[in-house]
Amino acid sequence: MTGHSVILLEGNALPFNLDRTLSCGQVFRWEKRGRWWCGIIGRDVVRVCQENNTLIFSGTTEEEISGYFDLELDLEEILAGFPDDLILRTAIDFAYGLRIVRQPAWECTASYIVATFANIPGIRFRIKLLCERFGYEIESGEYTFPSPHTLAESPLCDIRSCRVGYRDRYLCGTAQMFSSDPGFRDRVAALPYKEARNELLRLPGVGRKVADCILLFAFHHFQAVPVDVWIDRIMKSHYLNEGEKYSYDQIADTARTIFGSHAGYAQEYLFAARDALSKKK
DNA sequence: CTCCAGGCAGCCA
DNA sequence: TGGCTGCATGGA
Repeated sequence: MTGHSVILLEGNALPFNLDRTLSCGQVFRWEKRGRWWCGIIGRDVVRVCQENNTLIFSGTTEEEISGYFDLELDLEEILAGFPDDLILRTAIDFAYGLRIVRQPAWECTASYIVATFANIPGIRFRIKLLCERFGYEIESGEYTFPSPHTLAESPLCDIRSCRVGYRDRYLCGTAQMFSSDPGFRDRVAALPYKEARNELLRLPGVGRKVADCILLFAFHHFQAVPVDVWIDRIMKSHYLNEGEKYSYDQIADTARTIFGSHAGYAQEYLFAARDALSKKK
């Protein structure tokens, strides 16, 4: 065993809650084994655990941990800047310290293409199969996320063998876009929200919701508000007229109007607390 | 067995 | 632009 390193959480790194951050459904590959979270950042097999205001980790550098979990971000200021409404306050209390991690753009894009029209356990299952089938085995049982090139060159039937169903051609098509245009990621990263969104919408399998997930989780455009069935339900029942019809943009715009320029962060807290907030029967 | 899920593309008006 | 529909699949 190589040694472990320690990060003392202080200043902007507070608040931080590792459990809430990794279990809220924004990432699909992390696994909790005992008190350790095990995951892969790039080509590093990383293990992390939190003891109060101490983060203990192995397999990578403090810089990578800090960057991945966005520990420089002044989260306290963002949370304090939200309006004082009961619903959002309930969600923040529930998931206090949840941070939106900096996902690699390609992994995030491919993951959320797989995530459409599926539930989280099913998404994790399929992504695991994809990594085992197309990733590179760094250690025993630990695989990298498949490269765009690998998926772009793979027959659809091989991709489908990972149980992704009709999404096979979306995965392959978007992989071809990333693979054939290495500058795509950096160009999108340099664009403002609307323009970046329009670029992402050109990718097969990427619609409004998936684009907003990529913009929020990979590019940290905090005005992006992904509206899935849960957010749709929560916004209608608590902030709009339940039973009425609203478009995707109406829901997202309502969230931006109420929660402000960091509405995407508010969205993620509402999503994390969806069980308590969505009164489904 | 039935219903549901971090939606999308393709179609039609 | 907006509304409708089919869709692969595993989980609950």
